[in-house]
Amino acid sequence: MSSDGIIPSKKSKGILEDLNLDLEVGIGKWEGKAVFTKEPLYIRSIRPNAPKTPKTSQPSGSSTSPISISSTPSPSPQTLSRPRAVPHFTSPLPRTTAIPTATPSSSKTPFSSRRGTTEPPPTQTFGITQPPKPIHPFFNRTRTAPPTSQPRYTAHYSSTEASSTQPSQESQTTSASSSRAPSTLDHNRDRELDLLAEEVGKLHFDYGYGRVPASSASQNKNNTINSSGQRTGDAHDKSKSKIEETTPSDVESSTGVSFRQISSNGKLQSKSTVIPSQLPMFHYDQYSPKPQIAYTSSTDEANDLLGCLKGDVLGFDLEWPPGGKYKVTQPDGSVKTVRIGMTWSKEKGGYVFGQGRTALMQFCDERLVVLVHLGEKMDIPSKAIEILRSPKIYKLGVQVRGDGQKLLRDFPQHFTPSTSACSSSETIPYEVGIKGLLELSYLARGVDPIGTGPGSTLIGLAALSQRYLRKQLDKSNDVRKGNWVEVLDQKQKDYAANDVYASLQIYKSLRRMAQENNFEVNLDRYLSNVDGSVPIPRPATGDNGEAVMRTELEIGERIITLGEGVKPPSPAQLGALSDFVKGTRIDKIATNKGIKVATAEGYICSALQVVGADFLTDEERRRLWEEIPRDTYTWKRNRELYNVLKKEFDSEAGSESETANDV
DNA sequence: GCCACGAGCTGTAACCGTCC
DNA sequence: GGACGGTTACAGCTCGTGGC
Repeated sequence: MSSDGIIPSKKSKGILEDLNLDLEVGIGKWEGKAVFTKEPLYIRSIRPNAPKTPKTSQPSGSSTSPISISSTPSPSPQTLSRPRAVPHFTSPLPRTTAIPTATPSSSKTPFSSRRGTTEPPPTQTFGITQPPKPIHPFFNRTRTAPPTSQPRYTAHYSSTEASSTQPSQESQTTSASSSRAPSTLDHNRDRELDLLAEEVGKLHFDYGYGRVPASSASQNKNNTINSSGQRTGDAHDKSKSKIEETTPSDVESSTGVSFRQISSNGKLQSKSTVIPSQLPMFHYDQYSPKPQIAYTSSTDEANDLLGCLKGDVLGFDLEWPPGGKYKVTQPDGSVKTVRIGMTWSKEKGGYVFGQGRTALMQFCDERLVVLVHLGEKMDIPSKAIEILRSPKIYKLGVQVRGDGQKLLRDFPQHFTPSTSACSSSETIPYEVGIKGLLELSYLARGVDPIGTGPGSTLIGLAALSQRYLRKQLDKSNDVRKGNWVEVLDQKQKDYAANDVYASLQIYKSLRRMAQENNFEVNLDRYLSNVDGSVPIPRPATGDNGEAVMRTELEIGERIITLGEGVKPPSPAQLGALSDFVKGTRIDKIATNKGIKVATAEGYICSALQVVGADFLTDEERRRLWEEIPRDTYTWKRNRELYNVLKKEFDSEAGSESETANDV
C-alpha cells in the first residue's frame, strides 16, 4: 500500500518484524489491527496544518520522519497533543487473538524484571511448526497500556505518517497497545491489576492447576484439604499423576495452555505450556466420593432431589435445543422430523431460527448431581424456583446471567411480578427475579487476575477447566447442539452432569487458591443477578392531564427533574458535575477521567447551565468559584454563571461588574 | 442457527484555541 | 465576536468470544 494508505507497506512492516526487539519493547511482530503502547509517547506532528505552537517540548527525534516518537514520559497529561485515534495496521487475523510475539532475544529479559506490568511473556514459539489455536486469548493476551496519567489516547499516530516512518532507535522502545481509547474503567482496572500483581508477586503460588513446584508438589500430592476438611487431592484421578510426572522439559517443549511459573521468591520467571490434548478428559466419576447422578422428569421427584442438595454454593446450568430440525423416534419405532425453535416468517418467506424452551436444568453439590428434565411441557419444580430466587444460595456457572435471562424468558411467571404489582412511580420495583447467580469467569478474574489476563470478557468453561482442573471438558457439538427435549441418552446425561460438576470443581479450585494465598473473596462481587429491574419510564402527567416527558437526573446523590423539552447534559458533563458535588476537585476529576482540566471545568459549567446554579449548595458554588481561574475560556463561555458567582463571592464585584461582562 | 457481551474501530458533534 | 481548524469525547458499528 502506498504511503498514503492506512496499512504500512510490507517493507516497513518487514523492518519492524526483523528488528531484534526486547520484550520490554513489545513491537516485534505485528499481528493485529491496533497499535499497542506501553510507555507514554511524545508525538510531534509536523504536518502542514499542525499548530504552529507546539504543545510539548520535544527531544530531538528523527528529523526526517513526519512524526517522531520518544519513550520519554510525558511531563503532564495536559501537555500531550495527539491526533484522534486512527486504526493502524490491518490484518485478516481476528483482533482478539492478536498477540505480539516475542522474538528469541526476548528471553533475555525475564518477565519478573518488568516492573509494574502484569502480562505474561508472549507465547514462545520456538520449534513449533504449527502454532496451536486452542489457547484461550485471555490466557495469552498481553495487557493493554498500563495506567498512566496520560489522556485517553496514547500514541495513536496517523497511519499515513507512520507508514513512512523509519523505525528509529527510539521507536523501538515503544510497544504494542490498543488504539482503543482506554476508558476510565480500564484505567481503574489496570491500576487494580498492578496493585494485585505486586501483591501476588510476593506470594508463593501453588495453584493446584498448573505444574506444581517440586518442593510443594510432594507436600500437596493427594493431601490437599479443603476448608471443610475434606480430602480433595486424590479426587484428581489417576491421570493427574501423569501430568505431575511430566518433566519441565517435556512441558516446556509443548504448546497450548500456558501456565506461568512462580519461583520460591514469588517472582514470575518463565512459563511452561501443556498441550490441551494431553490433558485428561473431565468426568465426574473421577472424583471421590463419586457424585450420584439423579435424572428425573417428575416434578415431585425433582423437588425431593433438589431438597437433598447441601451447602450454599451449587453448580448450575441449563440446556435447551438450538432451533432446527430434529429426528424424533416415535413410540411405535418410526422416526419423525420435528422443528424446534423455528417460526415461519412471512417477510422472509422461510423459517426463522430461534431457541427451544429450556429443556434441562442441572444443579449439583459435592455429592449429588440433579438433572431435571423439563422436556417440552414440564414446569420448573417449586424447589428449583426457591433455589433460583434465593440470594443466599450461589448458583455457579459461566455466562450464568444468560441462563438466568433464558429462564426469565421461558418462565416469566415465576420470576417477574404480575402487572398488578406496578406502582405509580416511574420505575417498577421488582421484588423477585433470579438471584445469587455467580459468574465463574468473573470469579476467576478476581482470584487469578494475572492468570486470566486483562479484560473483562467471559472465559469459557472449557478454558477454565483446562486451567484450574487440568482437564479437558467435552464441548463437542454433536451433544451440545443436540435435542435436549427428548429423553436423554447416557451421553447427554454425562455431558450435562460434567458441565455442572466442572463448575463446582473449578469454584473449589479457585477458592482453594484464594485461601492458600490469603485472598479474601467476596462472592457478592461476582454476582450476575437477573431481576428484570429495568426501569420502565412512565410519562409524567402535566396540568392539563396530557402526558409530558420530563427527564430525571441523578447527580451525586441528588435527583433533579428537568422541565419538558429541556435537553439534559451529556453523560460526560453529568459525570463531571456528579464528581464535583461529591467533593472531588476539578483537577482530580480531569486526571481521573483522562481529560483536560479545562474540559472538566467546561463539563461542570455546561451541566450547571442546564440544571441551574441553584442546584449547588453555597459551599459548592464557592468551591467552583475558587477552583476555576478567572481568565479561562470556561467563564467566557458561561458568562451567566460567572456573573452569578462573581456577584456572590467577589467582594469587588461591584467595581468589576463591567469587567465581568467583558470576560 | 440464535443470543449476549466486550473490545476495537470509526464517524462526527462538540470543544478548544488562535487569528482577524 | 465570529470564523476557522485542530482536538477530544462519545455513540454506534463490526467482529469475536462465550453460551445453547
